[in-house]
Amino acid sequence: MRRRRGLRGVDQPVCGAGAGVSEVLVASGWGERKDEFQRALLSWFWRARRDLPWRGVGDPYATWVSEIMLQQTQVITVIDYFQRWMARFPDVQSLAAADEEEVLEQWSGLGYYRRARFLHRAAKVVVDEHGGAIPSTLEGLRRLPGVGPYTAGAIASIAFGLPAPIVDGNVIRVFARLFAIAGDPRSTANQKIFWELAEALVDRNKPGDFNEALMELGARVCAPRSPACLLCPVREYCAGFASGEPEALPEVARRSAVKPMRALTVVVHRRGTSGRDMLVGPREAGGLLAGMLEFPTVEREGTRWPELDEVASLLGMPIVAEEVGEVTHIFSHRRLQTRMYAAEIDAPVTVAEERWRWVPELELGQAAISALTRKIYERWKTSEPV
DNA sequence: AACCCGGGGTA
DNA sequence: TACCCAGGGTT
Repeated sequence: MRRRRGLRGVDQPVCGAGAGVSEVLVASGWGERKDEFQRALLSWFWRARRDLPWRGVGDPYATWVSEIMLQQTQVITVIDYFQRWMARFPDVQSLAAADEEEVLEQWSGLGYYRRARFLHRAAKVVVDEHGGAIPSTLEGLRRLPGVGPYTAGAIASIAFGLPAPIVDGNVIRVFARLFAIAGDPRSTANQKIFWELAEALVDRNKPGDFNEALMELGARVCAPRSPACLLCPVREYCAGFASGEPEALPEVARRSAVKPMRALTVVVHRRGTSGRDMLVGPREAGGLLAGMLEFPTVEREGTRWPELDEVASLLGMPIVAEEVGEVTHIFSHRRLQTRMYAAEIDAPVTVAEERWRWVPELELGQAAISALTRKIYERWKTSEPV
């Protein structure tokens, strides 16, 4: 391991496996400074916070929706989705009453579609078993599908004013720097420390604001790279700032650069003369992008594209199609290489498999499709003769 | 407690 | 390409 000058937590970790949070706070000289820290952070937050559409709404449902959308997804991406969602499903009853496909339509493009299904299922639970009232305790929230330790704490503190701790990626980074917490932040021992710190530090009077402030600080000041320490309201408490190398923490493990390849052959069918219909169907349950609508596709692991006649037999009909290009789509854990064909179908046509159906091209943008299918569609469109 | 899962955006 | 993103579920 590379050594870093002056960073206690790295060469001789103050914190790490075995140390409890009280030792951490005492070793950092924090015992009596907690109140000052809270005030400094909160007054910064009240001055500098962003005006986000889910803030200050005073509706636990809105808080819940925003927290689910924000899981592993950046604020800037969520804003528009949140507003459209709240317009279409303004309360838990309307969400519970919706079809899953409508729910996925609203989620289309956000990714991690399992979140939408959990949220939908949980809405039914809230309506059926809680009379439409979102649970107001940590334990009650935790029982809802899709609500883990972070989300339960966020809803409890933000929507219900309970002094619940939260730990997300931002909090991990902020705490790792504030207290010079060395080692893999995901390790069990360090996770325990992060949660205990969050519990110990959360402002009992303004828990929601405090938690949001911690995350806002992580997102806008205590950034992963090039943290803006000179703008930081709590830099005088920060071991990372004192060390001169705040970026050295947290110690993130490098992920493998090798992404498994998957080869897809997709045939974009358009049905013809009266209106323009596109043939789509849901992806198989359980796999990648499960249930999301796609164009007829055959895919497999590796780099060899399935042949066109495999797609033809999948559809149970002969395909006359011309190749129109390739699309590469990269997930964080996988690479998809797509070879694309275009087929014009003269009605009437019978599609053997029931899972395929025609949808008007104009409705495709609103359908429950993934960003991958959206990308394929866009590429297909630009290859069309006008 | 370890492990798996998984979409998208960006520097 | 690497890394990050207001994580959760399963075993």
